[in-house]
Amino acid sequence: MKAARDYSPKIDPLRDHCPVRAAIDVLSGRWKPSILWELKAEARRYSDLQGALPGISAQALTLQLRQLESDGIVLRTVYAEIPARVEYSLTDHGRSLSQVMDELERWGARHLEREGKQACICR
Amino acid sequence: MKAARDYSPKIDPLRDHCPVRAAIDVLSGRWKPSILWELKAEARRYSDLQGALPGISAQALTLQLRQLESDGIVLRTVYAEIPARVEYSLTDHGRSLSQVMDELERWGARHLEREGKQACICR
DNA sequence: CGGAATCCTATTTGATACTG
DNA sequence: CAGTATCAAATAGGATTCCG
Repeated sequence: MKAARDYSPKIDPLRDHCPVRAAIDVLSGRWKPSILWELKAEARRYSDLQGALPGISAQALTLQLRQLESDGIVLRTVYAEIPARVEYSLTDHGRSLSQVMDELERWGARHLEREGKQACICR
Repeated sequence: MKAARDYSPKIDPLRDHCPVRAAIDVLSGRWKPSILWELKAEARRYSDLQGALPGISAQALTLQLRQLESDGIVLRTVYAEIPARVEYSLTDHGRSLSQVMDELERWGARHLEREGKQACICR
């Protein structure tokens, strides 16, 4: 596995000081809200996540998980079994995102409604 | 000026139904949080914004404003004067973002702190 | 003043195939 | 099972120049 810093965001002076952008950057990613949703209740295995996210490729899933890991949001636990088992769970820091996610969901639902689109739960 | 739909996000079935992603997509953009910050208190002219956002190019500013406009967040008002004057302000929908921004700012500040980075107000 | 047009680069995302 | 490697495509963002 590559080093965690290989998945850190690139340098950007604005992001390094703006809390709002810092938060958005953590959540920005094709599958990140869905992954966080899946991990909200309990730890999940790699293959669980792949099954729960129709259309995601192995590479995409790995990348998003590594980025979330590098941001301290998810914890990767490898069990020394054969075949290997790897579980992903939320860290305390990751769980602290739930309020933010709730606000985003509320506002986003209103936004979709304005556009005449049907809002449903992230899956 | 081009049509508003030219600045709409591309098709993505997941975004079209996930409120969280919808909200994030509206706020995702190199300068959007800063622009919203600038417009929070009062309407600003194009050149005001350019001056308030060091490093932004004319094209980038135009693009971000058009996207925010197409999302119903900002209102563009052209005054028939010579030379032309254009003001940008928040719509009601845009003002309704403030709670979300506050949550993002709170969480983002904690996140930056964890990383040993100094948080400051978006500018 | 407030942009638009063009060109270019960087980053993100996806598809496919392969492996300890 | 849980990835990695490689390639290709799409998207975002910036630089420069020009215009009504």
